[in-house]
Amino acid sequence: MRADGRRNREQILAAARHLVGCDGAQASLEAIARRACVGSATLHRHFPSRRALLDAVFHDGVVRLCERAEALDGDPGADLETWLEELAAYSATTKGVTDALLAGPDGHIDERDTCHGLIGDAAARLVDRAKDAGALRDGVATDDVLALACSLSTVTADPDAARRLVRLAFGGVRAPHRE
Amino acid sequence: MRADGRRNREQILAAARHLVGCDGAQASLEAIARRACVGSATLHRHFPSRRALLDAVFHDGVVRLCERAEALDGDPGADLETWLEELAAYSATTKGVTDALLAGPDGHIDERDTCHGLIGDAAARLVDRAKDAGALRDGVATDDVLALACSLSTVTADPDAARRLVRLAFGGVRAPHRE
DNA sequence: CCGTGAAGTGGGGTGGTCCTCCATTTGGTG
DNA sequence: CACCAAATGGAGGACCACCCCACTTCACGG
Repeated sequence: MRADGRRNREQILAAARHLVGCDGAQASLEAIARRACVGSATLHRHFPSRRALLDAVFHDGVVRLCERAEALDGDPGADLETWLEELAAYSATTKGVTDALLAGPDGHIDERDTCHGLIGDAAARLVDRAKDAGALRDGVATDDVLALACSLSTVTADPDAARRLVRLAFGGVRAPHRE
Repeated sequence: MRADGRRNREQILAAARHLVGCDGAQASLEAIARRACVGSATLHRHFPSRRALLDAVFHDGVVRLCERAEALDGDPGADLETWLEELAAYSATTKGVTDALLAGPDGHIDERDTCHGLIGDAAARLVDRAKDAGALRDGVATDDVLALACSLSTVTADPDAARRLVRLAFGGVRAPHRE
């Protein structure tokens, strides 16, 4: 890859980080290109779809999140809950990740390395561990807890609120039985 | 209101119902106007914002949902759960309601009569009843359960999956204690 | 040091969107 | 039937995504 190509790619990413931070996932690509001092064609060549750009923008944050998942090794149930809280909080503050996480495959990028894939792998490990420890209700799948955590963050931009809702869903809305 | 005005309004609503059903909440207003055989200005006069149009499109369905809420009078906890399931299932199938439900005030319409307001009132009654019966975990608010049910439906288009997730959140992801 | 070819570029075009103005038509009423 | 306010729709401005293609720039081999 040529030096100028790499430089432009970085400029685009920096601009995208800024504007996606302001406007969320549907920030104007044109505006991102302008801010990066780059023609719109260049943006489209580096990132053939909006999804690809979002994935690149959030890649680092997601990788960090996944590393934290791997570092956890306390009580399996609590670890899963903690991590889901973090995921939800991250999604809530970082306007736009959710779209990258929830988006289906788009043919332009390798699914293996997307935010979706990375998060899925990290979550699967925590869920398996919790399941083996008997900490999860029967029939709960990885996709279920991910769906819960991610969807909650579409509803609020406040990380604390997102954490609260995750705890709520984790413990249950219904009052504990005391028969 | 003049006869042709009312007729056009209905045509726009019919077109919107169809296209929003296909494309979700960000269906093209232009396309809706075309399908209704109406100029785009006419659409904008009848519905000054996308939000107003969505609200009108889903008004009937939401009213029906609210009537069902009022009709319930069995076990307060179960009633709430049932109704939230229905809400989630409705939101999941009817692509786009969620945006109408979650959208903030937009200044163009009276908040009292929006989908958001209607659903909020219906839910408040069920939540209060469940709370009085001690069926809810401490600190659960109406907005919490609404946020749960609505956000879940952004994550799937399958009503059964949405129902399942609501049940999951209601009962809790964590395995019941059996100490 | 420099020529060359390929990698990389960006402006401009196309077709789409939302929304507003305003000259014109149309419905209902006296 | 005449009138006027209500209602209309097309044109137009501002924006957007995406693609094409003539051009520039880099990096490497001689």
